[in-house]
Amino acid sequence: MFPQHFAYNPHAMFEQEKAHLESALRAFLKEQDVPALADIQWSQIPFSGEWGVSTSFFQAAANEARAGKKVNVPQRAAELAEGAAAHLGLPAGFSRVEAVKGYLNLYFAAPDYAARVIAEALGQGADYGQGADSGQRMMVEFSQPNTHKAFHVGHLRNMILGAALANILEFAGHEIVRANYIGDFGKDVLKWMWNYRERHLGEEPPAEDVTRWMGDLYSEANKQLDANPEQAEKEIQALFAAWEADDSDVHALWAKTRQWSLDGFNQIYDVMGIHFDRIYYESEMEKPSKQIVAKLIEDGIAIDERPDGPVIVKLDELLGNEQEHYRVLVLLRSDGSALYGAWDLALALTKFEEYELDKSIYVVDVRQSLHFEQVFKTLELAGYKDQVANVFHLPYEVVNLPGNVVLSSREGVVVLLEELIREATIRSGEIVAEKNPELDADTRAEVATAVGLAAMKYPMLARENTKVATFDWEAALDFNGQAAPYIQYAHVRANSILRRAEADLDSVAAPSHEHSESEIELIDRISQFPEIVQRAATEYKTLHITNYAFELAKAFNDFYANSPVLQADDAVRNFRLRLVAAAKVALANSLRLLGIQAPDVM
RNA sequence: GCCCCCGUAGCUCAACGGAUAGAGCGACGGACUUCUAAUCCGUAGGUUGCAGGUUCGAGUCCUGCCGGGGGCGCCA
Repeated sequence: MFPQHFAYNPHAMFEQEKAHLESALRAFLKEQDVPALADIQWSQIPFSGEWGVSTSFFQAAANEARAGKKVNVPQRAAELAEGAAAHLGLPAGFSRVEAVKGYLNLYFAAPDYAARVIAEALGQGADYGQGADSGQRMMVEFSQPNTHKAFHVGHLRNMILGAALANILEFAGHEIVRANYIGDFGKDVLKWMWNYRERHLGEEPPAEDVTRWMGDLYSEANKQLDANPEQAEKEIQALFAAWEADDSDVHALWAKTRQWSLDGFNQIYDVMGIHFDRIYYESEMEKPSKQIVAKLIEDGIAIDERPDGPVIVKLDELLGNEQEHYRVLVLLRSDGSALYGAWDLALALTKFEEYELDKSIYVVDVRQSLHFEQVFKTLELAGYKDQVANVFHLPYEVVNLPGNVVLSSREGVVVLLEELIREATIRSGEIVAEKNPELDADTRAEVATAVGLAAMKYPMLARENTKVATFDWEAALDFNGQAAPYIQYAHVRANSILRRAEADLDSVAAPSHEHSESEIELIDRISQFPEIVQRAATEYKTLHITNYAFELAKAFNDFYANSPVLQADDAVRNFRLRLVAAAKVALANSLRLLGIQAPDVM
């Protein structure tokens, strides 16, 4: 059995040698009278084909230069690398050492290393790549749909991103609470109810596409309101008053229509394979938020201008900023009703009270950056410093339509999620039927769903959060190239080999052949997975996993084309079968983190 | 007016401050009697928006411009 640290370290073998190497390097530098380095950085060697690690001597040479010695840094670095290579000789566990342009490259003794990476991946299976328990509890809040509105592709990015991020953080070693915060109340909801009472009373939503119907009525409400604003505003105001007065008819209508939306959301979450541990509702925040605001007024943080004005927090003024930055946060309307800034104060604190969180992450689009800065700063001023130190707004850019057209629930300019899911599934179904006509109808349908959803999800995750995404049908339904089906296909191929081989993967034969370039590349990729998981978790970037999964699939497809498995001699065949199984593990695990299924056939 | 983000190949995007800036799509040319060709191999394509600066070293950090997007008192 391998020592415990083996489970978490992609370069376990290197880890064993690292201490020895570093002290040897330090001794060499000291001998050369070069100022000591704070730490020695190790990195990958580009242009692989051989497998190893690398460190450079630019820093050491630069330190010399800073210390007053007259040196040409690149030249001196090359000199030091040469010297270090000579000094080290050939350390145990390595097959070759070279000095190139200031870099010292150490190549692993491949067979040994390969066998250990594969053994680790196979031994850990679904847990391969998992990080050690951090002891930290984090909440990831995402999705935040609004009832009485459409669910469109703009909401998709948030949903997919949040779900994948939660998976990644969990796998990296944190305890995760998946939270949703549903907008089930506010002026928009009243607007919807007003329109429904005027024009649709007694109607029920259709069995399918519930959120489309809800969205259509919302869009209609806005049009009606614009047509006769004065009259409409008055009536909506009256509706609000009735609500405030606990009018039972109004409350009943709200509860019933709200549920229609919630049912619709759940249908979508089911299809997308997304679940939540805790669902918060805006309607629950009204009362607690007012208590907090009262306290803020009492403490002189908020200013109460009612009834002539709202309740506000003049942040820049409180902070003594000469230049405006935080501006003004409005908490209550002049009629005393709470705005979402007030709700967010309550919600932020509720989360910590309920779960004793070490970290509270908000996956919310970038347009609300100032809002969260205001909310968090207000909490800080109110004395909730511990909580504020651990909240984090993860902003991501919006999804637009081609020509920079903004998706708008209000205008009804949307590409509906239900529609996208349906189109993607139909499209992938056609391709499955064409590529693999032997599949029975049930399997074909399953595969079509798995592939269609995957193709939708991948582009949302494979992009810097800070970059605007443009949705167009052609790109969304293009399953070729760097896309999820490519990765799923690699998984299918691996599975196919293993199915035919019916091999006993436990019998470990000593590798007896010179590894091919494609084998090394594949093993290298497999070994990187745990490291990539940690990086993605630390940086909150799903992008690292999507890129990794694609590179891994590419390495596998290259291996597949160049290295026959089933026809190879026994020893090679046995080694390659284990390698294929290890690759399948890494592919399946990385797809799982992304919320993408890994089918066995397609 | 103030603040934030983006600008890399024709298009969509990558690139812990490090070696020759890489993929996919599109274009062109090859590879299926062989584990599923949803694949693989090759060719073409770049003043990383512009100008300075920091650094041994800048697509990456800093400053200023240009272009695009977004936010900024009673929507969420």
